[in-house]
Amino acid sequence: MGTTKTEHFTEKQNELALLAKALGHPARIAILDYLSTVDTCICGDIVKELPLAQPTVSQHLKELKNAGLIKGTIEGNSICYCIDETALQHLNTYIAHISEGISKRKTCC
Amino acid sequence: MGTTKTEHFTEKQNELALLAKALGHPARIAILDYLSTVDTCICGDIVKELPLAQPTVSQHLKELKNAGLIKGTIEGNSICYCIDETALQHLNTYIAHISEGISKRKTCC
DNA sequence: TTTTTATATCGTAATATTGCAATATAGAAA
DNA sequence: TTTCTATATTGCAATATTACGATATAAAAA
Repeated sequence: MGTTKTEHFTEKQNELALLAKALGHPARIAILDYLSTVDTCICGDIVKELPLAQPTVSQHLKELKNAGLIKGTIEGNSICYCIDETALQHLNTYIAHISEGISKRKTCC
Repeated sequence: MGTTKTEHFTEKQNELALLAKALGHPARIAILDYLSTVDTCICGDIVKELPLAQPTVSQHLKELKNAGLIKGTIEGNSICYCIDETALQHLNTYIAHISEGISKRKTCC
C-alpha cells in the first residue's frame, strides 16, 4: 500500500487531486506567492528567497511544473520561472462547481 | 527528513498548504463531489459510493474534517457529513489573490 | 580552454501517506 | 440484556514525500 488507487476514480478527480497535491506544501505556496509579486522570476532568486537548500527547491519547482502550475524558460545561463494561471483557474472552476452544487440542495448539517 | 519544515513559512502559507493537501487525493475529491450532489449525506452512503474499504473511507473523512472541508453531525446511529464551504472559499480567495498579483506585473515567460 | 555560475539529478535517510484486516465503540432494535 | 448496525481506531505493510549532500550538466565569463 501507500499507493493511491487512481484507477478507481475519474480522470477529472485524479487531475484535480494532482493539482491540489502540488499546492499542498508550504514551500510550493511560498514559491507561487513570490512569483506573483515579482516582475523577474529567476530560479536563483527563488532559492535565495526560500529557507531550503537548492536541490530541495529544484525538486519543488519540478513538481509545480509537472502539475502545470508554473512554466520555465531558459534565459541564457539561468531559468525564468513563472505562474501558469490556467491550472489555478481549473481549481477555481472546480470550487465554484462544488459551491453551486451545494446551493441547489437543502442544507443538512 | 520526510518532514515538512513548516516553521520556516508563514501561518497562512502553512494553512493553505494543509487545505490543498486535504484536497490532494482523488478519494477526497470524490467525497466532495458526492456530497455536493446529494441532499442527505450519511457516512454509510459515502462508503458504498467509494471503491475503498470502510476504514480507508473513514480515514479520508477524518482528514477532510481536520482540514475544515467537511463537518459531521451525529444523527442517531449514523453520522451526517456535509461540506463546509468556508474552507473552499479560502482557497478561492487565495487563487484570486495570486491572479491579481500576476495581472499587476509584466508577463515574463 | 579553464573556471565560474546556475540549475538539475542521484542517492539516501527520515518521515508521512495509503489501504485494509481486525477490533473497538456506541446507539438502535429485538 | 443481547444482537445488530454504523462508524472509528489500531496495527501494520507497501509506497510516497521531504530534505539535502554530492555530483552532473551546461552556458557564461575569463
